[in-house]
Amino acid sequence: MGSPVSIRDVATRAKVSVGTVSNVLNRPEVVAPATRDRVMGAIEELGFVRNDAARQLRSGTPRAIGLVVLDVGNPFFTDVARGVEDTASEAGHAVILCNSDGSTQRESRHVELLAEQRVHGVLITPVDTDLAAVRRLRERGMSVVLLDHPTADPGLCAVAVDDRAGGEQAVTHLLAEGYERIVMVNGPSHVHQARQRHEGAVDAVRKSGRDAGVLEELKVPALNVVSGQRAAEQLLARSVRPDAVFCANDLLALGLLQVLVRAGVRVPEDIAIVGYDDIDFAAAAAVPLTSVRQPRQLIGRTAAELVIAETMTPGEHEHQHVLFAPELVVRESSRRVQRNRRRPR
Amino acid sequence: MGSPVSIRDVATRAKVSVGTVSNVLNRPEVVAPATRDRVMGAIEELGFVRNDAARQLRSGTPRAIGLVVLDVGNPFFTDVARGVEDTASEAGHAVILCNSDGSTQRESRHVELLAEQRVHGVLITPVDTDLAAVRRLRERGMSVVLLDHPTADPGLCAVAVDDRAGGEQAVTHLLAEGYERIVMVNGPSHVHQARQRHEGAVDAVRKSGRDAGVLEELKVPALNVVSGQRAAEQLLARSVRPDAVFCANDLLALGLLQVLVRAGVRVPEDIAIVGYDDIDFAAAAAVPLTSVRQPRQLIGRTAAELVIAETMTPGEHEHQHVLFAPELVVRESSRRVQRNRRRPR
DNA sequence: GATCGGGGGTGAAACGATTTAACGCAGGCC
DNA sequence: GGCCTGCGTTAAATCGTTTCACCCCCGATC
Repeated sequence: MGSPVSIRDVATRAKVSVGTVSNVLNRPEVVAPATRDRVMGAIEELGFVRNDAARQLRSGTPRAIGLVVLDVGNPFFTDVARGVEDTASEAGHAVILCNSDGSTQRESRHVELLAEQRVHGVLITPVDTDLAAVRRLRERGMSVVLLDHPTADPGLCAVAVDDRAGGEQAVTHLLAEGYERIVMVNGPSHVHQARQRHEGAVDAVRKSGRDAGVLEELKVPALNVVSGQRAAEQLLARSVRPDAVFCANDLLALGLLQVLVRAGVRVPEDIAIVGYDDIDFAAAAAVPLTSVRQPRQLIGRTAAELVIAETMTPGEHEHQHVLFAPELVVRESSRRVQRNRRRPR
Repeated sequence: MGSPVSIRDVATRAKVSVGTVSNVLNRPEVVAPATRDRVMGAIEELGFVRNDAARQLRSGTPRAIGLVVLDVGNPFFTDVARGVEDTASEAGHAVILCNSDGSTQRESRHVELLAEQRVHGVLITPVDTDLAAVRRLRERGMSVVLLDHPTADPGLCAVAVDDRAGGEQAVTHLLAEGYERIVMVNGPSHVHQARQRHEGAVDAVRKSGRDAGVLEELKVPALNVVSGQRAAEQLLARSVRPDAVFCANDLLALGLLQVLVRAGVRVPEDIAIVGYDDIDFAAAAAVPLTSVRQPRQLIGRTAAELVIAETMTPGEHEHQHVLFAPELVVRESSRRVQRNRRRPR
């Protein structure tokens, strides 16, 4: 039933030694065409499939890489995963997907599993900034690429996007459009992306020469739709509402947008909105959302390439910290439109 | 440094034989507490990690399952994947994620890879209805569970949702709410889900005793947001517009909703909308979307359980075809409301 | 004509775990 | 005392590849 046909069976069938079969598989050029064909024929007839476990055991070179993400449900990570999967599969590698769901416990279980699988390397968005999991991986001798997480550690690669620049772009844009009472709806500050984006926003205000008071930070517990909705309710309850809101990610922005629109607030006439991530749904919102785009798939591809390269040339590999630039995509949710007949400015 | 510490190193360190170390690892109860502690200590000190390749080679039982999906970007599959990952990781299995992206070529490459990895089993949403890839897998002796794909083949497990019932629920609901010019925006008929959902819709009309003319099918090339937007434009151009639209999935519905809302059409007063899948964004839309919910995560969990069970008890396993019932989630986009309801604009 | 060289193969030794038969030993039974 | 039993441990076989040292044969070279 199983696949009980081994390289040895192929060998006897083709009347050659196992070594020759192995050569046909791995270095076809060294074996005479006639025997090569004979072996290939035998492989075909017997339906032989290499056993990767045995291969890996002997050769020591694994053919899989691990990917540990914070939340498979988040379109951001999904797109990153797609990029990883693409290049890995081009290189003939399998991708082992792990979802830490923000839990260090799950994360460490997954890391353990990956270590046992002796994967080529691990791409990980760590749950904690202390990088305990990452350290464990490196102790076990596997190369690690940090995804979307900053580090000063020169001992590992990292691929991220300049969140500070993104925050700055977003707020600079809002200021340029003439908005002057900006609220940034932000995640908890232990999330480094949230911190960075806020710092960028503050930078933008400073560079514009305005008073720091034009920007206010409203913290919410999580970067999801529900938090966005809650934030909107809070803002609606205020006597003085902001004229623009910058959300730390698109999920927040979508939640916010929904509640505002349903409360009769006009976007962007009454309140402008800018999101972050530019997930596909941002463009499909009731009011197409201005957002800061991150090259998600590229992040994944780059990270996969790095980890594959590192294990191809061990020793001489130079760890890199790649930082992509975000790009502001302006859509209707933040365009200054005529309030009455003329542009207020 | 690699992880050059093997079970043998542990053995010498703990002054026992390798067999004993193996016993500590796999059947701790048969070894005397004293030696057990000694061995555990050695493992700890040396930082030993089992080599799964060697394990699998000898024992023949792999610790990974394969998951082949049509599109990692689609929230539907993402949620299924989460379910799979959850139960797999509980059972100590790794999940190898493969994205066929609707291409048979990619699919077969992935299948080949999974075969070489000797995975426990494969959960797959096949690209083609001819199931060539599936056949190849089974020839290689691995168990297969079809995800969201119907089959009469008693030789394999399948987990799906009753699409016909879902289509029927959606349209029955619309009819009950009093809508009488319904358009179903549907995908190409070679997509079996599209076909089934439409059949269900037709059933609903028939059972209600109405004229078949109350339901019209409008086909679009793909089940995505852009197609939904196109469909909306077509409907807007008509002299006689429908009073309700049933979309074959939520992506279509979101695209449609966006264009309608922006054209000043009131939802549901002028046109009601029902989607399918109940992805998280459905509830967060400008007008919360009525949708047919599929137990996505449960699908994943169930499929993973089946494939694990099958390889636990080979031979006596009974292949199952699990069919879940969808559930209509009614939200504002399809509720019959008084026309004079306050609607700020 | 002996030597060299090299293409084409062979065969056995790893790789690192699991598994199993065998073994030593202590105690209990006859 | 001989014998069986059970327990804890050991040593060796095994899984399917890859790799590497070596062999054989034949034509070219000096």
